[in-house]
Amino acid sequence: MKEAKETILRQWSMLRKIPRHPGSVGTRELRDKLQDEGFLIDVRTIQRDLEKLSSLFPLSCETRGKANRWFWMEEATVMDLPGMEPATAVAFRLAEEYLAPLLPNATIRHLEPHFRRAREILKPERGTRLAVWPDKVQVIAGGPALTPPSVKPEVQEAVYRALLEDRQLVCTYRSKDAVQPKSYPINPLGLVFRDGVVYLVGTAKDYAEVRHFALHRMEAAMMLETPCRRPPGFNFQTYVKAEQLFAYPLSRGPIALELAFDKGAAVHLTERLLSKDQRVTQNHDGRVMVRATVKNTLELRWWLLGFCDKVEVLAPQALRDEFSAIAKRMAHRYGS
Amino acid sequence: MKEAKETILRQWSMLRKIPRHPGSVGTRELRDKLQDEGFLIDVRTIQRDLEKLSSLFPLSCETRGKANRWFWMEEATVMDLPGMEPATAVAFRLAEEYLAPLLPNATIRHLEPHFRRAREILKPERGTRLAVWPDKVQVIAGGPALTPPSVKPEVQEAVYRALLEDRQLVCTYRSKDAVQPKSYPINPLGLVFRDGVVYLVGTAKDYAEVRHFALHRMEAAMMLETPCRRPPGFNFQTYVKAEQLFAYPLSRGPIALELAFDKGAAVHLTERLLSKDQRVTQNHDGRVMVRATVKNTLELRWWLLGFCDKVEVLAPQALRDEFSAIAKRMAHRYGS
DNA sequence: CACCGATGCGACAAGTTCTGTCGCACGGCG
DNA sequence: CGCCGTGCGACAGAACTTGTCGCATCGGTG
Repeated sequence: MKEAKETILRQWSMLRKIPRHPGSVGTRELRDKLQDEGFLIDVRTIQRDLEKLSSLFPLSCETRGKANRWFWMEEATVMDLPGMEPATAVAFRLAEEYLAPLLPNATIRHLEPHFRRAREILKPERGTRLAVWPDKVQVIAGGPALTPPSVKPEVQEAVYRALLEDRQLVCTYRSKDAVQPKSYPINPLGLVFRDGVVYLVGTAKDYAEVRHFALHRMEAAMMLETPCRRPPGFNFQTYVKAEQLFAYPLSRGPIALELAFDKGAAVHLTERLLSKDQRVTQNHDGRVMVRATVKNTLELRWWLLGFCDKVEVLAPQALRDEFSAIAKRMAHRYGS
Repeated sequence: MKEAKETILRQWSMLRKIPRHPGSVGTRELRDKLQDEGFLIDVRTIQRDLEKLSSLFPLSCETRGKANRWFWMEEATVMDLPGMEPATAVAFRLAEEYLAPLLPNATIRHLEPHFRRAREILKPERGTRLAVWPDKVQVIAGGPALTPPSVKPEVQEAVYRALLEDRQLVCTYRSKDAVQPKSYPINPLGLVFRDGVVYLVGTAKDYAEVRHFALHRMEAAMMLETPCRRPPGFNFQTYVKAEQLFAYPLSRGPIALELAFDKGAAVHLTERLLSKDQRVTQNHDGRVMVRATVKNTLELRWWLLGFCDKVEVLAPQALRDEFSAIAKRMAHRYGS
């Protein structure tokens, strides 16, 4: 026997090395992994440990041929240490509500065990007289109520793996115009998340051209053994920054914004700052003047447009001209 | 000895009962808690367990007078079971990036240990040749780049606790107009999260009037022993739905939306559906017609306004009139 | 079809660990 | 000062752990 109290630590390590259901692990495999961590232990002991632990934890095994393969049951909630505190559980519930429209289902699915745990904690039956969550907390999400397109879990899994392990990927892709989906190998270079949509950035077959593949348009995907080939000199970060499609920022430097809000419309700004140097003053005509230095982005325009006629852009002149033009075109469109 | 293999389970339970640093727990306390779960165990054993476990886990104790008080070190990362898989770690990283502008710092703080764990998993040094996260994945958040106002962690903590335990709260509040903050008791009735701002809904002192207190305007907050008194017949859920300030939905039923997008502007819609029954057709004038049944919300208006002159609302007539009026007013504002 | 290697598992015995119990040492409090 | 609550060292018997064997199965291979 090497050391005292090895046991618990080893069992702990073992538990962490067992994957959740779709995956699984064999006993020898486990022994090797444990050996890497310095636990010199007999296979027999591992068998015994597994058997014992499976009566305490939601572990299960499946006999493939002769060998036993162990895994966590798929629906096992996360067991975390230190135990989740109510405040953390509340944070998780909030995260769940906020993220639902922002992340694809297949990604959310991975967080699900944590969300489940949070819900358990917030259940009122749990001794502590914690109130029922929805009776006390409400989320009013700001984003539009669009639902993100659904991505097949297997597809996302394959894409993630290929990307992280730097391998090629065979993919059945239904492109926007084509009715019939086509299969071909892709060299995955990076992932872009925008709103609820996920794009795989990569090159198809042997082409040098970098393309975007929306994950929800992939009917199937499978990682290959062949390593990913990347165009010489390609850098994902600079690519994303440079690429038109994803580039929202419109000019490099910040702009000195000057706005006049109708009374009442500017309440938001006293809650959420537009920038750190934001200054708010009352105008003589009753309107609220706001000055702030902000980034010149498309998002800024969307945000301003959301106030429609309740805000007037005073400066910079270029932005004012933009809005003036927009207003003219809109009026023309609906006019007479 | 009651049963075999009790030990690990008991130690596991014990670990979960120990709070993270600001909190702490004593040995007798632990014994009582464990007794509630059916572990009839001597205090001495608990002392021994703690000592042993503290050499394996980031546990620590602090001697207050004579008694030892145990806790998890504040910076301890979450240890979860089953161990976090790379795909889950990616999901957490995404969650982190998306939530930063949506949740107040004090709430995010509670998720931090999980985020930290995810970052650890995605570090490249971990044997597996997982690529460095930022080299492979980019998030382009859709929301505006406003930063949520910062909330003091102690304040949020106190508010959460008071709310969940149904107690009163003493609060030093700096109201919008007043320069000097004032202290008074509040009966907490519920929390509302909207964009990055958190509001406590409640009544002040003995008043019956229900008010909203923004958490970032609270300089201090402390839970009281006195139970929360709620206005007779008050129901948080119906209150939030009814209340003007928070009520975004504008009419009960859904509306049959009909839009004409300029060519190119409707690309989004082929990615993200507006509704399940959405139908997209090509018009003879080159524009893209979209028909969908959607909820009649303010958000819908914001979203449509974001397209400014690139979309025309055709139906329902009421909405078209709204937009027509908005366009006219905007043009007038910037006109001449 | 037989043989080989890999795997699982029951049994065993020696060695470790666990646990209730005592007794002693402190520190605070009345 | 004495009492109480707490921590902790020591002890012994019971319970548990673990390496080792040996046997039974299963799959694949020649």
